[in-house]
Amino acid sequence: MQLAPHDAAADSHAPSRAAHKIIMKRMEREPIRIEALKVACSSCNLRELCLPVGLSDDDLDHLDQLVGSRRPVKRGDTLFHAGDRFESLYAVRTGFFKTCVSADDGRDQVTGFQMAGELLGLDGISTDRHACDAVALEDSQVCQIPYSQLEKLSRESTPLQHQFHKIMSREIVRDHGVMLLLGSMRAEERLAAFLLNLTQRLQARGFSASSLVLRMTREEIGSYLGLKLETVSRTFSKFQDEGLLEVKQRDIRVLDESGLRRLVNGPAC
Amino acid sequence: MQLAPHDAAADSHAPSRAAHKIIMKRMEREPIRIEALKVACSSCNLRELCLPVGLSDDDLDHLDQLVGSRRPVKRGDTLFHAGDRFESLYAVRTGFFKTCVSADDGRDQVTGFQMAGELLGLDGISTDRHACDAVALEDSQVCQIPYSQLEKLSRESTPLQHQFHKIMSREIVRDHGVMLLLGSMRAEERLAAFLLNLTQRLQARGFSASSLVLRMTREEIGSYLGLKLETVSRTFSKFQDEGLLEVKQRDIRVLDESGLRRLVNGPAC
DNA sequence: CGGTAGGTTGACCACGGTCAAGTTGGGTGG
DNA sequence: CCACCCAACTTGACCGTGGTCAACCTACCG
Repeated sequence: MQLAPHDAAADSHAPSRAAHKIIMKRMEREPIRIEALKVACSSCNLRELCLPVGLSDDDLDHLDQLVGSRRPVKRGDTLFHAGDRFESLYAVRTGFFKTCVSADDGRDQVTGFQMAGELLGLDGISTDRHACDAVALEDSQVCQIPYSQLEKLSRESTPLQHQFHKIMSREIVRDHGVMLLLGSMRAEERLAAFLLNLTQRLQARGFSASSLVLRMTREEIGSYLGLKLETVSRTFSKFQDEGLLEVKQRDIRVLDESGLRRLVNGPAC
Repeated sequence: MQLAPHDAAADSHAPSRAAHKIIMKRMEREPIRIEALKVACSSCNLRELCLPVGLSDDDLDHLDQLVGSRRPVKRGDTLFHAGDRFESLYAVRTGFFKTCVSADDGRDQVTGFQMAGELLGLDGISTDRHACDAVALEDSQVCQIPYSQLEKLSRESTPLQHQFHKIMSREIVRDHGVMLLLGSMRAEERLAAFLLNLTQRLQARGFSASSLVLRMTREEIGSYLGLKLETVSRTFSKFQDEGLLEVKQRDIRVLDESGLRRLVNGPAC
């Protein structure tokens, strides 16, 4: 199932930064009452990507009742910090996040980038404390899902339980894919795999498969991919020289998707 | 909580390879009827590490009913392959496993090593197919847990549901730690972190914190750590030269644990 | 219009990969 | 029981990818 390409709520990737800024300015001028931000899961355009997948109308109503109001998170703001008490999961409604863990000595590692319909906070369940930071990379909105209530509801709704388990399992599978990337791919393959993953996810949300705006810095990409920012930058330039991409700072146009794909699936062939 | 150090069932790490062989020979001479292999969760020495954590006696009985008999898996045998239909989770009862994912071009990556009390197969939930191979690194036994029944029971038992979610979440947190390792640590730090993690887990199972037998090859360690086997071997030798370890093939004795710890938490200090 | 964060590019170098030769030790068959 | 075999491991020499350091550029913001 694919979402309508120009749904307003999920459109945050499409407009230029300038347009985006205008929208945000408008929101500041005309503050909306929190209650107005509440959008029912049942009418959410992300319901086919998010927690509600497979739920009956009845269950959906129950889910609606426990999902709190949409909460805005400004670009650069932290949704939760490592060590914070874990109480809720968050579904990204609009915008873009990164999660990162840090070692004792300060080094840190971006563990993922989350876009609309993806869940944040699953790491907190294990110890009742969040194990990573979640930071908004653009002005965003999240739906807060109190965890204890989700557990309760998923005892009553088999499809919800099942979907929730699937989402956790999918995160595990994704992580294993990242390990494969970090453990055995070279710089070019990593960046190609990263771009293909991003475009594929954007496409699933109704956006173009060939043009995207990176919401993260070269350093954040590098951290995620286990590379230094200079290497990321150089590799972008290389891809551009080879005609695979057009790179203008954070605006990327994919010119040769199959070329990227060839890079990932064995540079020997 | 710590398990008794010399419980027979969990003792597979302690005996030398020779002793282990003798035990295995004996098992072959005197085959035990499958039914006899069934060990109730309620009387399992791993119940404080495994799925039963926090369960009431009543819930434990229910869990006992759904957990199938112990199933032996020979060293080198595969418990499940990537692509196999997912039906059950498996709890390692004795022995040692690795899980690995493989890319289209054949490269593969060890994503984890599992010992007694740890769960295998969580990756299968997301797509109803296993996403990795699970291979026994020594003669092992697993408890088979039919997933649909586990879901059912965890709708009826809040503590079971909670514990199951914690286990999945813990796997996610672990994976993020591995990403940190793969993304930002150098060879020595990786190996030191790996050894500390192993000894810590063995210790939680009642074994010595300072001497261990590696059940995996240098190549498997390398795959897990994103290094080549030669680098693993060289780094072991280096640690030995520096007096951190005593290395005799797969027998490792940790001589300076805090030295290892210092390596991991910032080599600068 | 200047300041600053983010991005690009170059020169150099080191960590770890590659290739190759040699060693060790457990398992097998005569 | 010993000899042989092979997989696993070790070590050395060399090399390449990507890290480091530094200078410079670009876009955005106050």
